[in-house]
Amino acid sequence: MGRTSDANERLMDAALDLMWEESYGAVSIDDICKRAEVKKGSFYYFFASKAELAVAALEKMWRNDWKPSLDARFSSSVPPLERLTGYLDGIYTKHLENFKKKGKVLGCPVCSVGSEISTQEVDVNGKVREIMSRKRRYYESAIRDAVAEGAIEPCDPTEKAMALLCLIEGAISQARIMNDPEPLRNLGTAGHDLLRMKPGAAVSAAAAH
Amino acid sequence: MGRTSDANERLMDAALDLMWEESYGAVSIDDICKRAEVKKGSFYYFFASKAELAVAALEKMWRNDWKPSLDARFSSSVPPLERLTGYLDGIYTKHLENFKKKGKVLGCPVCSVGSEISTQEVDVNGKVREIMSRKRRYYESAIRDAVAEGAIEPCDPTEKAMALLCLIEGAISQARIMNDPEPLRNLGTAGHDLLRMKPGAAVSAAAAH
DNA sequence: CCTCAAACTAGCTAAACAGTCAACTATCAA
DNA sequence: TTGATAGTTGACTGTTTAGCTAGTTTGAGG
Repeated sequence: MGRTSDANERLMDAALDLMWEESYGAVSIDDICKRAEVKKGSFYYFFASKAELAVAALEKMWRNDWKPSLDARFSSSVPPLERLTGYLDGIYTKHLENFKKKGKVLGCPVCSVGSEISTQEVDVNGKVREIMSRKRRYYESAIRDAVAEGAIEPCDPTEKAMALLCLIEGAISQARIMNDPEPLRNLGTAGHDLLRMKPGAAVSAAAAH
Repeated sequence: MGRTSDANERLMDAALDLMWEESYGAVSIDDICKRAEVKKGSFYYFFASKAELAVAALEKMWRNDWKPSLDARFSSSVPPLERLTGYLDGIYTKHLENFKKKGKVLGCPVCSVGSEISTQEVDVNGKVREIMSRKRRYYESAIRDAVAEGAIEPCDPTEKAMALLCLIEGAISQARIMNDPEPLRNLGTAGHDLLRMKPGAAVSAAAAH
């Protein structure tokens, strides 16, 4: 009953795009409405605030983009080390493509926004933490499996996954700051070292120039 | 001749503090003026814009805080590996102290602001890149010395320094997002792995619980 | 103890901004 | 067909913001 609409979807997409291209604080509700071709009255019909929209937009991105992609990359049918190296190389190629296409490295919207608003927007921060820890769990289980297989030196998978997350997000952040995918090129080898892969273990494609 | 003033210094300090506690975008010129106890007219007497103030504030921080601290930590009188492990452990203890004192992990103002404004404020971005690359050069020369000494496996010091920077800044960023110094606790061991220190090489203090 | 340039101030403007609302409209389901 | 309902709209409020300026105060150097 009543009329239907995808204005809320358009608002989430517009918000995510703008916050990614610029930043959370630099984007006004008016900007988002203009991009989504939605009047401000309608915005407030669907969302109570920019923060609430941001939370919804991040969750939508996780559900529609990140989760499917991670499920594929970290499928248990793939050997654990290949999951990790393939993922690391994928980060570089993805950002390199986007850079060639748009001339810009935009980094990771979750981390950029997360770092920006961490002391201010409690709800957005909560969603950011949630997404980061979901992502970390993929790394963790791959590391656990790799240790069990004896492909990498024994370690605490939780701690290793945290360290790997830091390395990855740090590299993506530097790539954004420098507007250059270069810091991502050697993520494969850096991950190799960090994880203490055993000699003879899979080496990432990007590492071989 | 004419009267003297430290209002510009107060403005730089206030701007850096506020941008660190909150973010670049969340802080208005009025906020900065209030904190610095300076009227807005005076602000525009010294600076043309918030961006110009931010550039000056970042450079001041480098000159007064970071450079002296890095010069001490990375003094050539200290063995190269100790420079690095001491530095990594120092990051954790510093943030842990601040956390106990203020209840907050604020991360690295240069990176947070840098990631936030990278696509918008060209001049601020330039200063951020400059400071990051100065910092990286300290890592690089320590790594180069360590390789020369045979304390770590041979590598390209430039690339390694970049990877180390990514790991460090990534960990600091995660600590800010989580408001928890935990991701920094194992920076020592993670750095150890990343740098492929040779067996028997100095192990950081924090790594030993 | 002047002088004058550096530093400061109050108060203004115009734009951008978040947030509200009553009236309107399309659509579904009965 | 129609009534209930979900969605839309533009016009409005008050606030915050950046940026400016004309005039005032201060203090170092002569």
